[in-house]
Amino acid sequence: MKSPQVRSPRKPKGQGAERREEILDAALRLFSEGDVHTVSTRQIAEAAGISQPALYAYFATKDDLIAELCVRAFARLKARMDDGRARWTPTPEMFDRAMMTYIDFALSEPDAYRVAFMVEKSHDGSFLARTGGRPMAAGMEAFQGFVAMIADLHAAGLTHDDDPLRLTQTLWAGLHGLVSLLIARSEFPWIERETLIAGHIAMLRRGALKG
Amino acid sequence: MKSPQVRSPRKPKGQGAERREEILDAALRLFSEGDVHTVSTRQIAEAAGISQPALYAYFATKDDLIAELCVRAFARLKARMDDGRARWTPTPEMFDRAMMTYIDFALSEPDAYRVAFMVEKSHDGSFLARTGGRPMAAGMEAFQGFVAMIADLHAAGLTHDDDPLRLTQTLWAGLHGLVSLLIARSEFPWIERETLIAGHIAMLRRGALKG
DNA sequence: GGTGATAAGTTATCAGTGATAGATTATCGC
DNA sequence: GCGATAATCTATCACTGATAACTTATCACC
Repeated sequence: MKSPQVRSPRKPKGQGAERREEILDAALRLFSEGDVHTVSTRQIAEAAGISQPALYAYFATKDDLIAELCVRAFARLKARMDDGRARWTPTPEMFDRAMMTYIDFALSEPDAYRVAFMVEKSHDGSFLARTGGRPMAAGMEAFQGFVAMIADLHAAGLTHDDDPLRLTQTLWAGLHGLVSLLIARSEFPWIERETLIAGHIAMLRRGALKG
Repeated sequence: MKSPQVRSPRKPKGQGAERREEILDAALRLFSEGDVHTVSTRQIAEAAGISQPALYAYFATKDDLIAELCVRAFARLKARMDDGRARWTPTPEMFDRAMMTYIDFALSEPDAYRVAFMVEKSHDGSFLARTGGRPMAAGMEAFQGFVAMIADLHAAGLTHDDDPLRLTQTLWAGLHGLVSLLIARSEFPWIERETLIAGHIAMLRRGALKG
C-alpha cells in the first residue's frame, strides 16, 4: 500500500482551519491501525495530501496534534454523556444506562478513546507539560457530568458510599479498566463480550447502589 | 545529567547472561523517567555501560527487550499473588487482601506494571506479533491464580455471579482501571489515595460477594 | 606459552523520524 | 497588474532503531 497519493489542492486564503480538520481526520484514521508512535508525521501528511513540514503550520508539534485529538475525544464523550443526562432520573435502571453509555462510547470509537485515555503522558518534560492543561481540562469537563449523576443518586439515598466523589472516581476506574483492557488486549481470551459487559455493569451497580 | 559513563569491563567468556541482566535493569530504571518510546537504545546502552549496537547481541529488537521486562513483571506479579494464596481461605476478608495485593504490586512497582499492562501492543505488525506470545503466556499464568481464587469463593457460595470466570475478568478489569489511572494520570485531582483504594475494594467486594 | 576458535564488543553507516530554515507559489484586496 | 501574505514546498538537521564488518579479550588445548 504505497499509493503515491494525490496532493490535495491548495486551500484558498482563509481556509486554513479546514485543512486543519483534514489533518486531524487523517491522523485519527491512521492511529486506528497502529499506535501513536508508529504513525509518522510523513504518513499523516501524505494521508492529508500535503507535505510533511506543512503540518507544522497547523500544529506546533506532533504532540500538539495528538492533544487536539484528545480534546475532541473528550468533547464527544461529554456530548454522549450529556445526551444521556437529558432524560435522567436517579434510579438503578438509569445507572445501568449511564454505565452503558460510557462503555458504548469507548467501544464504538476505540481509537478516540485510546488517544484520549491511554496515551502515556505522565512524565514532566513530555506530553502534558508541553500541551498545557488543555486535554486535561476537556477531560475534567466530561468528568463533571458523571460527578453530578452520582451526586443525584447519593442525594436520593441510593448509594452505599457516603462520599459521592469517591464513588464517582471508583466507578470511573471500574469502567475504564474494562474498556481499556478490551481495547488494548483484544487478543486476551475474554468471555463473550456482551455477557462480560452486562456482568460488569451488574457488579458495579451492586457495589455502588443499595438494594 | 550527561555523565560520560564509564564503560563497564568486558565480560568473561560465558558471562553474557549477566550483561543481559544489567541491560534489563538499566532499561527498567530509565523507563521510570519517561515512557518506553522516549527512552532510546543509546540511553539504555550508556546506562548499561556498553555501546548501542552491543544491545543487539542480547536482544533482537528493542521490542524484544521490552517484552522481556514485560514477562518478568508478570512473573513478579504472579509470585506476589501466589504468596498471598499460601494462607488463603475463601472469606470476604481474604478477598479484600487479595485485591489489595494486586493494587500494592502495581503501585509499588509502577514502572513494571506500566511495561507489563500499559504498553500499547495492539495491532498486527507491531509488538505482540513479533515477540511471539511470550508476554501473553506469562500474563495468563499470573491470571490463573486469580481465577482459582474466585472459583474458591464461588464454590463456597459467596459470589453473586454464577459464572466465576466472568467475575474474575470483571474484577481484574476493576482493579486494573484503578491502578492504571493512578499510575498514568497522577495529575488528576484524585481524592486521598488510601481512602480511594479502600472505597474501591469495598465497592468491588459488595459487587462480587453476597452479604 | 603460543595457537586458533569464538564470545564480547567496537566503529561506521543506513533508512526513517520529528522538526526547522528559507525559498516559492497561489490567492487576495486594491 | 501589484504588493502583501497565506499556504506550501524543498532541503536539511540531529537523532532514532538497526545492520555490517571489523577488533579484541578470553578460553581450551597441545
